[in-house]
Amino acid sequence: MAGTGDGTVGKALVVLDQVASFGRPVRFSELLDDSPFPKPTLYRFVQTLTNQHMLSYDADRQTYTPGLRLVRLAHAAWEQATLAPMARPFLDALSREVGETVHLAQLDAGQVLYIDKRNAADPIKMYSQAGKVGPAYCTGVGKVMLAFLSDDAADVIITQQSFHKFTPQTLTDEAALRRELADIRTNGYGFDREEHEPGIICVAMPILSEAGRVLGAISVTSTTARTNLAGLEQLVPVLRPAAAKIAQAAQNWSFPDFNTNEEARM
Amino acid sequence: MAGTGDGTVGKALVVLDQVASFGRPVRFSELLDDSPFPKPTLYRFVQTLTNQHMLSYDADRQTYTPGLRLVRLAHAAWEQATLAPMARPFLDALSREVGETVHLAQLDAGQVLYIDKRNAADPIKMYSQAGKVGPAYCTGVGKVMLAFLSDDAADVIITQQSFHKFTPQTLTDEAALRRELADIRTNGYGFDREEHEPGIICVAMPILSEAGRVLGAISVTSTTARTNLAGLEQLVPVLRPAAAKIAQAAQNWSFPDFNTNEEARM
DNA sequence: CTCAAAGTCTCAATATATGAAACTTGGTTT
DNA sequence: AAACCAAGTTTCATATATTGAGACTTTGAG
Repeated sequence: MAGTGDGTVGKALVVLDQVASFGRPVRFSELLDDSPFPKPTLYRFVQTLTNQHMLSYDADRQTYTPGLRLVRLAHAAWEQATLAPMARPFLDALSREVGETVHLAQLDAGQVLYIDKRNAADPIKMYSQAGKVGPAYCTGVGKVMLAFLSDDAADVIITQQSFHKFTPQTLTDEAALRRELADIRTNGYGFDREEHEPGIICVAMPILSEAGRVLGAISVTSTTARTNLAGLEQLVPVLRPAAAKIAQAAQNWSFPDFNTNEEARM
Repeated sequence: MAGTGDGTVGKALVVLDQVASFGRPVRFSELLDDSPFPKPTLYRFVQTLTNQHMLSYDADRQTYTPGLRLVRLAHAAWEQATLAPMARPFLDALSREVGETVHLAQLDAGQVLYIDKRNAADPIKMYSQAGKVGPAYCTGVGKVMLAFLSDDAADVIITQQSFHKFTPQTLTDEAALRRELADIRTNGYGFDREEHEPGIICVAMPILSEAGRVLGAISVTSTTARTNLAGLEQLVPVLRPAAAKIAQAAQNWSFPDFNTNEEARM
């Protein structure tokens, strides 16, 4: 329950999230229909956020979208609080070497947050970009990060998962996921076996600090038309040192040790 | 003005901006030294923002950076509230055709906000450059957008400019800028004559709606080592239709489906 | 023209934010 | 070790901003 409970600011951010989650310009009344706040309260929040450029308002259509100030702020976040700046040269090299789509991801609030990406020369028709979020339980990078978290940190996140069945291969219960995570811990890497999108497979490698803490993950993605799991597994000797180098770069830059802390405070 | 005055939410956002502006992990006391807020107030803001993942806190170093939630939210903003999604194919084509660095920018709060970019070498790099802000009075895209704003909108922004002299060519007073803007209005496009960075020149074209409203701008950037202003001017016949097509795509972005009741379908 | 829906404003009650001061913690000096 | 200092954290009475029922205004449909 990260949303409410943090006073006025927390409530305003609930509204921001709500607008962002629509994925399209949204009217005031649409927000109101599904808002925990009464009309005038929601109205003032939306006004304040618009004043502050956290939302932008299209007067012609009377619709709201997330605002440009977020793009400005996110640039700072991306450069200061993610692995992207230090991972960049290694992602470039990895992309060149394997010639497939490469992802860099981190965990945020129990979800996979894609931080950076390199497209294959022949790009897969697949929707992912920096800033995009995905489920942790059915993506390669997600499972690999979960597998190497501390037990209690993993527990918190696992219970948050929806276990929605995206494809016939999606793991749809906690027990199956935990078995998979144990396998990943044994191997040191993991796969996405068309669990999120049909025809899309990947091999993923965690980025671990010296102390063994999960910093993020990288993955190489392809299609069943182009290769198979065995083919991807052959890339492990390329992925492993790339992940190690990113971890080392993070260490040298004194990357903040990630607080996958106990959100279950109060 | 825009900062404070919007209640608790506005004040919290001042703190967020402050952290982002540091450009590096920052300690509580550093924030306090330059904060309008007394210690406990600032402390609570920082706590709240951290709870909300708008800031992230490194417990070891006791430092704050902008949080990952911003990256998530900015993705939504980038896709819904900027020209980037509809400009993408045209930027790709432009980049291929001219073989130089291409920028897409919009105005935000009197500043140039870079929305997307194409390098000659590797294509899509999301927030590496997107999200960066620049001055309006001494960049090609900035001047071109100012030139086609309504008089009073331009006035507001012009008075906000710092007129800092980045290079010997920088326009350092309002009168010189206004003369330049008049020229740009006449020509329909503008240049950056090493006004922001020595050796860097560009040609920029506004993206105007049918009604003549400024939506954004595109530019092609190069160096004095590689070409000159006359060389860049030859690209105008390529830039103009690109800007026009982006404007048209933006126009078509109207969702004609929304106003009709969806209940009627079921 | 009439009516309903959407959007905006008002104001007293109330919850919330505020910040001076006191306290705790961690590290440095004597 | 003890004393000191700076950074960070907590408390609590007070002031202030938030809240939301309701009323008002605008918009657009029929």
